[in-house]
Amino acid sequence: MRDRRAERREATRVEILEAAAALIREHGVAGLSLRDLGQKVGMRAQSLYSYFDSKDAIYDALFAEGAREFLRRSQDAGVSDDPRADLRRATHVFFDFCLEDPARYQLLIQRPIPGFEPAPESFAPSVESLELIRQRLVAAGADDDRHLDLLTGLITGLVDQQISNDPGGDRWYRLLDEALDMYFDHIDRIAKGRSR
Amino acid sequence: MRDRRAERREATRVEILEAAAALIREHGVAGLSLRDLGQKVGMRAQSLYSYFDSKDAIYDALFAEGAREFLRRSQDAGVSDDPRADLRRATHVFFDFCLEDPARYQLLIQRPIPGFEPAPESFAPSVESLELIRQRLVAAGADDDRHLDLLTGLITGLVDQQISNDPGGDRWYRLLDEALDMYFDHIDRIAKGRSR
DNA sequence: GTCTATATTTGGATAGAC
DNA sequence: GTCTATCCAAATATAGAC
Repeated sequence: MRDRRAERREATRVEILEAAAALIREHGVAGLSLRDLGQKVGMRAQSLYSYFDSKDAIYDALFAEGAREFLRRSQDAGVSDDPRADLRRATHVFFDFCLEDPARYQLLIQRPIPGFEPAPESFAPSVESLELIRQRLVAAGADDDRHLDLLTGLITGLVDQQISNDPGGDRWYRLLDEALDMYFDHIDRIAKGRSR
Repeated sequence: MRDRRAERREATRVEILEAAAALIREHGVAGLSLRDLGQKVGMRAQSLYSYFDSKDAIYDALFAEGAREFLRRSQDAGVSDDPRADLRRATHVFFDFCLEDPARYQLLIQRPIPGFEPAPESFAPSVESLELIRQRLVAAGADDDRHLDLLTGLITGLVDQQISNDPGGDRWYRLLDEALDMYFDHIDRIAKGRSR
């Protein structure tokens, strides 16, 4: 038999998380307050404690949801017989994911909430996503961890500048493909140097 | 005649700003409270209002100080007859400046304080610093604004990853020179393509 | 210029009635 | 599960005495 009570409870949890995400988009990650959140879903702040143990538990649930969503999209990006095209697609997925919700990006990537650390289970999908990138990078001809770090630095730098200095625009977004050309040329040159 | 009273006042202002910087290093930019700050300099929080109009005025003074300090160091880095060496040195100056005080980096570059925007006068040195970089970049053979944006994205990305994911270490710092090699090779290739 | 006193707001969280 | 009532803490800021 269906547990209608549990279904209702889960639906309310989801509703709370969606409202929290909306408030965070509006007021920033650190600007979330339980009072506002309660008001948004039509209950007192105290009643939220029936659904989440604490404010950090809400942040954690949002983090987990975001990390899972990004992993899902990364997996959906798929693998073809052209590793560089795959990698290129993966970076676009990352870029789009970050730009479509800068507040979520802040929570997932920059984590500027004093005292908040995601639980290991919530963090796990992020690790898996990075591992996906690593595998694609190896397939694309770079087996050095330095090159993975260089790539993550390059891409997050463009994302960061885009969000900080041209929100809503594409001043850095449109540099992404050129940056990847630059990056691929570089790892090719390294590989050539080695083989000589 | 010397204005001993004004000197004293200025000395106290400096003392307050130094204490604020120390507290920010300890508790993060958003974690600064006037109570703690007052305690640190031996006065009540309310008395700070004799020196600064508001908390944001303190942030603004810290921002201005940091921006001036970075401009000073950028200018001190000097100009030689080797533009690329100059540019390389300038990026190292930036990297060192950011790493030596990540909280200041947060305040100056990421500005995650809700509601705080630096005054135009405080921001001016930052604009001038970027202009210095632009001139060095032009001298180094890249006259396209896209290339300035690509460079700022690349460098801030490495800084960001270093601070976020390996605080106190050098995992991304040691990629800086390789990243610059990659970047210079790239702008050379573009220039070659143009001249053909 | 610094203090005491206080206003005001806001926040997270708990207890207990219903 | 939701509410009222409440607590407690922390924060920024103002008024006025000294």
